[in-house]
Amino acid sequence: MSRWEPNARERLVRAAVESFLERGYDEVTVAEITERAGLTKRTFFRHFTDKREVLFAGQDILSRIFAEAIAAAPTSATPIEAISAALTATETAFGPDHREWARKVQTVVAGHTDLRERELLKKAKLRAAMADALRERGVPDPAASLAAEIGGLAFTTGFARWVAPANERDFGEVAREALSELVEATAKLG
Amino acid sequence: MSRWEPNARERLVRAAVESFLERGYDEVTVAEITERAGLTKRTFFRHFTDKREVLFAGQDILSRIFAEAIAAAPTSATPIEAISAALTATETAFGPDHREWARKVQTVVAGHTDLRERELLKKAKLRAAMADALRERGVPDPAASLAAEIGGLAFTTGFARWVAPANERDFGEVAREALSELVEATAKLG
DNA sequence: CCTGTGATGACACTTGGTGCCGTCAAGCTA
DNA sequence: TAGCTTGACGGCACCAAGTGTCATCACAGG
Repeated sequence: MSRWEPNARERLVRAAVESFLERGYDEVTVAEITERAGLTKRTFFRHFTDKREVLFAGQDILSRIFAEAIAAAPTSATPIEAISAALTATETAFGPDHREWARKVQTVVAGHTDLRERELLKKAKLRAAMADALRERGVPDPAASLAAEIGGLAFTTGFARWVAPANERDFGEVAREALSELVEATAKLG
Repeated sequence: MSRWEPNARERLVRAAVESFLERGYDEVTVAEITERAGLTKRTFFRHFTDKREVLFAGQDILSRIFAEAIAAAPTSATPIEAISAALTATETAFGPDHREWARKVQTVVAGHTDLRERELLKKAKLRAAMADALRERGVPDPAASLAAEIGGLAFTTGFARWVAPANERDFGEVAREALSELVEATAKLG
């Protein structure tokens, strides 16, 4: 038998989100989270650099998925088509079974400026990864940055629709929908 | 004669930036900043909610300038034209005499993730203000969000060029230049 | 059986940030 | 002149985030 219960990281995440939902983000101390998870404060900060970071665990792999999907798109694909393919590729991370959990996390994040700030950092990394991947395909600036910005907006909009209370549609579907709406809107700007 | 030296807030900002440049952001404590400014820690947190916030003092009025300039644009102006006018309107806040100071601040901010995170929050507020002002003009979503996103990118690019070491051109000029480059790039995305 | 390794506990410590109260110049009013 | 209020700051105690450091002990490999 193991000296400690397994899945310490996952236990911390669950304990944190449940505590945050019950009593609010800044009413919960790290010590209380770790107590709930049967661990200590020091262990929490071995798994997460921050108190906030516990709510964004695994978010970093999204950048990798996006970058790989953009790189894997056919050479003939336009920047927008490459981004559309990348949005499709993230369906693995946004399966229907994850939606309820995503709603919980989103509820906590939406309620606190500190957390929305961290969310912005994650999205900025996502956009940077997309822009890098596009430049790797030979898309010049500022087109690469612009496409990444539009992709980020499509991602954000799609995610919002995906976690919306009544929604049952897949993430890829609503995200691609948001993307094509944005592409159409580019005609009405000038 | 006054009981205390005037301009406490400004003294704090100057003391902070100079200290950060000399020894790095996280090697400097708030107590050291306030000591340098001849004040106390408590007073620092009366003027700034955060240690980071001291580097972004006055940034919030930018949102107001943008919103007012967009609202003041002629009814016939397209979203992009309204944003171009807003970029021009910020020249007051980005005069040539502020450039050297902006370079110092930018040097500090660029070197620390915590500070770039706060910068992202400020830019997000800017984009939100722009999108709101555009919607107020009757621009529907997602065109308003998209235009705000492009405006934010133009602002960021323009600012980067404005503070670039060799640059001597005005902020409005380089920002409008960045904006028109982005508008041209929209044609190459589809 | 021995030894290294990796994950955790335990504890002290620094620092950001807040609550609360005291102090005193300036300004207003009578 | 006297009295009162207001605003800005000092001082102090306190909490919680985050870090450095060492000890502990199951487990894997030889």
